[in-house]
Amino acid sequence: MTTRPSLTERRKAETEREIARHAAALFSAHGAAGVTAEGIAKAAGVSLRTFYRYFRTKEEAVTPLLTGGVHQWLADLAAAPARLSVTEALERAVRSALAPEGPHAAFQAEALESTRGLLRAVPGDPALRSVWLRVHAETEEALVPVLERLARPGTDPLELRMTAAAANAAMRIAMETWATTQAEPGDPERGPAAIAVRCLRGLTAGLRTPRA
Amino acid sequence: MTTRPSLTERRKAETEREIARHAAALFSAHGAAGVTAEGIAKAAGVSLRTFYRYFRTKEEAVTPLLTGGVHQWLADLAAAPARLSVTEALERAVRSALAPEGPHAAFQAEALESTRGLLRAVPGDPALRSVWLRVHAETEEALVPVLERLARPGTDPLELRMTAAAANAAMRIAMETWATTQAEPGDPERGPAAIAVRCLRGLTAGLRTPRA
DNA sequence: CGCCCGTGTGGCACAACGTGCCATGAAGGC
DNA sequence: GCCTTCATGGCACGTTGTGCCACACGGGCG
Repeated sequence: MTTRPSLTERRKAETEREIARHAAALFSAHGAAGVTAEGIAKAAGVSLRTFYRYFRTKEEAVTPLLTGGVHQWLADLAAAPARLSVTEALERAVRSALAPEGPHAAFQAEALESTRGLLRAVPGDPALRSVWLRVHAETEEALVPVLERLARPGTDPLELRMTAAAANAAMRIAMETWATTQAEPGDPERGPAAIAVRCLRGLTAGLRTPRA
Repeated sequence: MTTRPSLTERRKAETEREIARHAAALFSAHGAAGVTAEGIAKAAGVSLRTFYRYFRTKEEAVTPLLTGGVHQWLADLAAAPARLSVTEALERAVRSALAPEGPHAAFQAEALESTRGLLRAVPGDPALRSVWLRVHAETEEALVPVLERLARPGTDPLELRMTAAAANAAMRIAMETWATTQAEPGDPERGPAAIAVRCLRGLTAGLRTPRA
């Protein structure tokens, strides 16, 4: 029922994925500083000029890999029933978007592993860290209208922004720790969804004042 | 009592401030993309080569302006008495570091206004936004050991990281909204300290589940 | 006081980044 | 089969950031 994409558009989407894949592989192997834009272009089979038509900078080339999981999370959250509380809706969206047996398993199996390899290189690479932070800054802005629907009417806009920032940080830190911990594929407690839920709950627990 | 800095070291610190000042003024006026590194160097009275000895990239030149208030906040938080709860210590540190009549008024009057002008340019400038985010990412890391002292022993490291992220986001969003709202110098409710406290309280309020 | 060593600085050359401009060739509509 | 549209490639150019070397100035020592 979706209008079938034109042949040209399919090729464009294909080359974009191709560039992103090779960029992620090269960055993971040699770091962003050790890879030239021309190197990525050559690996992807396009000219240098074409590379810069798809991505504004060479570091931006990996954003499709980085945004994949987060965009799914945003979509699931936007589709949550309005009767849920904010914290409950956040937990459900996290489970739905990151669970390996969830409805979005297609994305998982394909790109999640290369995303993981990329995230392992993020902490030590200033350029990659910059894109990673930019992606989450945009996610934080996109979260505000989504959370507004779930919050009680008339909520202070500043409170809304803070909730968005906190929820976004939970997603970010969960993915970071998931990427940098051992694999253990059989352990569901080490999966991204479980870690994200722990982050969300640690958020409310850490701010509860123990001694009044 | 502190060993007086050598003559050369004072000059180095002076030129660093000089570069940062001119960089902030030029970036605020023309945006980061509209200013060349050579332009900043010329304005500061140094050669282009020397400029890059002080800052790795041209955008980094404004970090001293951006980190000023945040570093004060970290120091005040590290000096908080251990008997305080986390939320209470955060509020006190925010008031102490950002209050216009606080003990750090020297920094306030001097650099706070140029920092404010810089922050107004941050949202629309990708390059400036990138440094702003990097500064707060480093602050978030630095917050973890500081908060560990205030939290109850044996706290989950993940919960600690989440608390650091939330507190850091409060500081960041408070400074952003303070910079982008009207001046109203006589109104204490619009001051950076008051906004930061609202952010911290909005954080706990937004995560409290209203309907159990 | 005069010498010397360490170091901050400037100039130069260079690889890489990112963009504007134009020519080419293939996709899609008539 | 023709023509418009547009993705691509090649080229030139200003800018970024770095390595290398020469110079000058501050600071210590005989």
